[in-house]
Amino acid sequence: MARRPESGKTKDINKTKLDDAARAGWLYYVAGNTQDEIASKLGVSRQTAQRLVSLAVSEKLVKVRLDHPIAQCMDYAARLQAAYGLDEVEVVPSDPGHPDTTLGIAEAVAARIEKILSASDPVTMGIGTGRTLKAAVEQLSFIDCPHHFIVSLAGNIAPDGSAAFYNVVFNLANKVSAPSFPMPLPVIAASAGERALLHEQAGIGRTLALAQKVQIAIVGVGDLGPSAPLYEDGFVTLDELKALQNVGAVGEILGWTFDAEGRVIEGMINERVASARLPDRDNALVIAAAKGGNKVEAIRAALRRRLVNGLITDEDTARALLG
Amino acid sequence: MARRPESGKTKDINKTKLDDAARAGWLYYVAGNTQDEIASKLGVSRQTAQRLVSLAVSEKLVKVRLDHPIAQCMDYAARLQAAYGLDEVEVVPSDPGHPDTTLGIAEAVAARIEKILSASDPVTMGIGTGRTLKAAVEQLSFIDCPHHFIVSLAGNIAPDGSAAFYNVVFNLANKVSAPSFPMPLPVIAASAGERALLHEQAGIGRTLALAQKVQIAIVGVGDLGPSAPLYEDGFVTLDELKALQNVGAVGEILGWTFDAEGRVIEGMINERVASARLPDRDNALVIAAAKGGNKVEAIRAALRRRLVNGLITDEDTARALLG
DNA sequence: TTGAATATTGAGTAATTGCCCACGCGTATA
DNA sequence: TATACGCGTGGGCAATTACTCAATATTCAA
Repeated sequence: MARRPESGKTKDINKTKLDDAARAGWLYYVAGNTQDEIASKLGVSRQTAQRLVSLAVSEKLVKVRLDHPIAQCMDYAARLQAAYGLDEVEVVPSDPGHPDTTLGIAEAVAARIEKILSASDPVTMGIGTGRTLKAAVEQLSFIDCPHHFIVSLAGNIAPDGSAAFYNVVFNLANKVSAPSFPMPLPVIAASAGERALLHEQAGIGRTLALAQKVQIAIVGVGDLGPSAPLYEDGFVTLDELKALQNVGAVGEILGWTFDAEGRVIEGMINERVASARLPDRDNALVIAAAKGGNKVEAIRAALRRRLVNGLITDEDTARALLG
Repeated sequence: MARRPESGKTKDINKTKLDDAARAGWLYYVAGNTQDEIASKLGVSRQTAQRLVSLAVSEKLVKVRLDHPIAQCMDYAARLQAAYGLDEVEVVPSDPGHPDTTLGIAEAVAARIEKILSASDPVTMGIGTGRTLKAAVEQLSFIDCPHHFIVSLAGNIAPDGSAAFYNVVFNLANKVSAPSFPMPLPVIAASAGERALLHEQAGIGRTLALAQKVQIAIVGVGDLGPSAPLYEDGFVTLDELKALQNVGAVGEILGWTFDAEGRVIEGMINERVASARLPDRDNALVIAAAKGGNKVEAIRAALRRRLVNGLITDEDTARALLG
């Protein structure tokens, strides 16, 4: 059986090259050299130096963080926290017109995760799936924290049987040396019966049990509009999506769909959602990470009913949630 | 009443400005906008946008991190360079638990030598002896550079009369087609008188004279602990080693022993060391190549007194030198 | 209110960077 | 062995960014 060739790039970047890239990136961003200076220090041409710097960026070796309380963001955060009785809110700046749906959120989530994992006392951290969290994990730096536990709260098998593209826990485990518990399940099982069967598996049971003990969880929020992630990724059919919309579902967290009041939809695909239940918000901090106009309704619903008690979003979304 | 002339500038940066700077910095570094785009988004001129970004940097609102082992090395290198006023420092990654005492260093030294020899202007390069340099030369590729001169700074005859195992210049000459000047002497002569006699030989005199003119030298550093290379290789007896230890000698370069302050020991075996003197650090670059816990004290001593003005070492050793 | 000192701004310009393209070296293939 | 292919490289140029300078705005004290 032929392995599918690595998506897209054929170039195998060997270690030496990445080393040089890191070196160039350091000289450029940390030491403030010009690319000409880097070139002479590394003994390469300026163009090559430029490529190395660029490689360091594209390989995500350089991480830029900006920790400054921007008054506007702080204001939104405080008002959101008050309005919805949240335990924790972070609002990052918006870049009007930028197409990236995770820009800023991913960095903030990464910083939050690093903060969680830097605790000296053991923590059990739950994590969902989705584009936002995947992007966040890419921003993470390597952390050694074997005393923590990381548990996936949602299945991560795509409908075609492959590990889903958004297998966040797997990517996380590559960055963080902590015991991690993936959930090798589809997000939505074929039937309620199949879900029961799957959940009885030994490995899954352990993960699910651990999922109920998480102290901090970070989850994405999916909308149920025409380009709902559940639909786009093939977890539900178009008919199922329309049916959900018809009963008033506006969003989902970990696959659990809910209406505009944040009430979890009875029956329908929720009978087949294989994910763990949302951790208890009285004992755990459940942070939703999401932004974007199409998600506003879903986020608002989740906040209203306190499906989550923490939020990381951007200015535009914050404004919409408050308006 | 004159206002105290603020050293630099009297910048009174109010909060709004820092906010804008943070926002500009965010849009620039995180969102990847150009300064033109930032200008239009923030409603200011391009120059102002540039100033805001620059302010965000100078106020350290943006924090750049590099996630790569190399980054740590670069950091150590910069700190060592500052701490000891060195002209050149390279720190290579450590491989914890690896027994090889030259791993990484040898490769780095080889690369440095190749860089020296790739210069188009003629260079006189000095070289010491020892395991580290021997391993480095083994890493060298063949180079044709007849316009350079290579001169041995230390004797390379073993106590038993054979060419010492670490006859670096000999091995170097096999790789590099440049005029080379070995020093067919023991590292330590039998007596001060014998040293004088040996140094009067025509061939030796020429090599010694050339040794004083080297522009770049690479030397090893030996410790004087129980397994001091000078003792293990039979250049000094156990009694002589103990005597050296008793007067506080902690290391040696080219056979010249020195104490923890880097002061060259008076008398004792230094009266019989047949090596060239260390090149003048005001006019030449003298790079020490060494790593390992047992050498830390020796290296630190050499750096303190500026016996060398360049260093190639590894992370662990760098950390120890800084700690 | 005025004047002086200081800060801020925009224009112009130099420096730096990003990117495209053609070349050359090495490797795989017929 | 000859040929094609791919990858990396450096040249050149356009875009972007950094800096200098003079003009303008602002602040503070008399």
